[in-house]
Amino acid sequence: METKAKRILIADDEPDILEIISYNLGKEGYEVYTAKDGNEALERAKQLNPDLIILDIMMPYKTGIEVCRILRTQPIFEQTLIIFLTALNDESSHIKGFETGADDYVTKPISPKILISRVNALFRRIQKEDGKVLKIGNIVIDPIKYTVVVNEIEAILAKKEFELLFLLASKPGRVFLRNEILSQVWGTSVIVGDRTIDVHIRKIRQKLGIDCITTVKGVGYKFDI
Amino acid sequence: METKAKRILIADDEPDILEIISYNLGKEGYEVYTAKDGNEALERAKQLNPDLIILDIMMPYKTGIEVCRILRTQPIFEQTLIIFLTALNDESSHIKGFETGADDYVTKPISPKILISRVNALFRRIQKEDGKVLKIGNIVIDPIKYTVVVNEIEAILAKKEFELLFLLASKPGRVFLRNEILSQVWGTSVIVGDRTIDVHIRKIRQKLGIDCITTVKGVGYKFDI
DNA sequence: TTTCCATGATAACATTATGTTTACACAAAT
DNA sequence: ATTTGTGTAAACATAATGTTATCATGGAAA
Repeated sequence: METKAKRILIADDEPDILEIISYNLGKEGYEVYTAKDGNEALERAKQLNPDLIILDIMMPYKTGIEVCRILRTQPIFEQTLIIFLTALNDESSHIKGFETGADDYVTKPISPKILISRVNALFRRIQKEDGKVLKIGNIVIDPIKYTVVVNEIEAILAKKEFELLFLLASKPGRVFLRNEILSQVWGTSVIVGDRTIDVHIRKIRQKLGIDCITTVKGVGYKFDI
Repeated sequence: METKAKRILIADDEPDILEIISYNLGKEGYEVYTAKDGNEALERAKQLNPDLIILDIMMPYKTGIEVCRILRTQPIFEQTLIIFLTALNDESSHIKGFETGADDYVTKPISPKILISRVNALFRRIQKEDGKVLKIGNIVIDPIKYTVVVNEIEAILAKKEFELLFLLASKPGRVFLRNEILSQVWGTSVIVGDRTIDVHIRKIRQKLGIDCITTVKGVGYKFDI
């Protein structure tokens, strides 16, 4: 369960800024790509499908706000993080930016330290699902130690069982379709029989001893207290 | 489709700022509460369990950063949104803030417009998931959790029942012809008898316990409170 | 009032989805 | 090399759901 390096696309028409930001974010372990205007930003975004896009607002061909608006209409970019770079005191831009669906903005002149903090903070929020211990009711699921504790008693789950439980528990109450479960736990390229999920569910229920997984017939399974 | 008002706690030692922010966020439809120092912020946070906490960094007794750090150690506040208010150009505070787990910060002097934008942006990000929940009167229909809650009591519907109810409830008051219902819920290729819809309607009425589906004789059914 | 018709109600029936068990291949641990 | 644990498949059992047939009911039109 390792985290892949996050991919960041930066679009700005000033080569200096591109270089400074690239350098600093690269040093932080991010995979950094650049674009020098609005059109290129769109192109590269589609190619790369980055985790975060940093857009200067004032760019040739298309402004950052236009780029953002176009991206947000596409489902693939609905969740993509977007940060705007904007001149200080340009309040109307800030507001337009947020309305367009930006996640944050950073004012120029840019301080690398602040930018990095912001970027990290955004990712931290998104990533909360990975890497963090889940506590639901009297169940504690620790994806790092790979343990499940129910009422102070540790249950030992096999890998697939754990992954399945973790998936369900990551969004308690939410129903996961069998397809979703397959693609998240087994991956898209693997083909397994229909009963496989059930069998794992059964084993989890058995090992945990309590009934925390609800069947929604014809739909899927959900984790519930 | 009303969402419950989000609860915001603001902590700052300057009464003027409290008032300005309270007024503006209140106007936006948020439920606003205030605290005038770090200790009070902690107390009120525990009482209120707000959706968002806005913390001034410089406060008597405990700084915003300390408050944030304390809150973040508690599971209940793990997901709570936190915004820091900070003096302009105090870079080190920004950084500490994000490291402590802040979700955003806003620099003083505060522009109400910007603050509101930020607040809205944060909530937008969080809410993306519950966006599809239908709330009509005292009925909550959640297609993600696949639950129907009537007067705080959960009714368990089967798949077809749920889909049928969801269809009707998606446009309360509008009459759906039997044909429409068939094609939306059963699909165009399936052929079922005439009584099938009635039977499902009946089951829904029975399970929900209240009469929220009206028959329009000779036409179809509609969802009504 | 009577007739007609759409729908309500019920139970029997058909169909699926899931639960359960066993067996087996394979990997990991001893 | 042997044992143990894990993941998958197959076969079957069970329970939940969906559908139909049938009859009852109640309101509107004649």
